[in-house]
Amino acid sequence: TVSFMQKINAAILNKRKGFHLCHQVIAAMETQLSNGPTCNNTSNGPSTISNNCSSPVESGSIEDSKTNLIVNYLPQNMTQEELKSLFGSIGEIESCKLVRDKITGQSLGYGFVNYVDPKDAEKAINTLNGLRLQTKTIKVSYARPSSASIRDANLYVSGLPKTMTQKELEQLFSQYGRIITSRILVDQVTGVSRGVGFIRFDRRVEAEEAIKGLNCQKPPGATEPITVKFANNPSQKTSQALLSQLYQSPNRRYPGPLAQQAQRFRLDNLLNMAYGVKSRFSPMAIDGVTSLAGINIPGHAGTGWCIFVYNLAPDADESILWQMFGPFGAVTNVKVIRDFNTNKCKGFGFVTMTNYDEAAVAIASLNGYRLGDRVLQVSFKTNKTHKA
DNA sequence: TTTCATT
Repeated sequence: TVSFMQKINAAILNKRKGFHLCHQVIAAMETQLSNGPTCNNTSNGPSTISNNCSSPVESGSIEDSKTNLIVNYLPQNMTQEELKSLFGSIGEIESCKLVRDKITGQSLGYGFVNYVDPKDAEKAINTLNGLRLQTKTIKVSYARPSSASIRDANLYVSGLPKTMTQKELEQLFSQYGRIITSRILVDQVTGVSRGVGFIRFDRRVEAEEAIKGLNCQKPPGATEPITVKFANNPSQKTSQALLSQLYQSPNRRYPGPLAQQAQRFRLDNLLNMAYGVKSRFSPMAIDGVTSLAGINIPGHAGTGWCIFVYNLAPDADESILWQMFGPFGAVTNVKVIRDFNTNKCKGFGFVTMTNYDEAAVAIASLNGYRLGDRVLQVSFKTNKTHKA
């Protein structure tokens, strides 16, 4: 099934649809804020259910780092700085690395965050695992020690009985080693298994043994044998897609009326020269023109769109701002303003978002939102330094 | 029929 956030992002991209899906954003958010981030994926941390009891290697051994985290399922456009900003809101970070394709430089959708204090690492797992950012639900877990032996341990499994559950799939494969992730692909409409799945083992040798033991074998009770092989590497697909894009006719990349595109392009260039604005524009294009005559653009701070959030509770923290605004689009930074002495929130904070469209939807949706017993006021930050 | 991109 299509998630709420996928619908929302589709709405954001399709400007003709306006803001009528905002209530769905709120509905999705209500669930998240009331339940807190939840994500019960098979973990590579100590909580995995898939350990082989007879395995000589205990999970969560003493040499495992208690400060280094792996973060998976990050939005494609999220930068290392944004990753640092998000996880830095929990505690002091020793180092932070977004993994990128060596050739294209594109994010591979995961990264590592190493905290100074193990308690902050634990807190990050508890508060940020399962956080929704744009169309993604991020996964936060302890990183395994870096090693060549854990690479290329991902298996593609096909021909599975349609009735087989993820748990049964794990049971079948767990005899060969420690499972890091498992998934069964389902039909988007019916939700029925497509008979295809993935198993990521802790180590490549375990994956090799599973291929030897299970490829072309019938699972218990099955009528047909399954196929087990190493999965394709997704980064290869990205490179191929990028290469094929180079050969596409340029005008195929820009749907819609040509005149409209050209006009927007000119406006973008003007704004880019004046303010370093890079993103796609729609309603603000008009304001952008007037701003060239010296009129302030509300909320625009050079690196993104700054949003003012008022009426936060004294115990509000950065994570609540990430949870509220993250689903609407690219958030580069959040800040809760605190009293210097008490360290309590002074009732307001700021959120920076990269794209105007996404910021506008977030504001339209969250202004007037009831958080606990308070009604929030959300707007573009205004420049009040020049008041008479 | 290759995922919600695990060094």
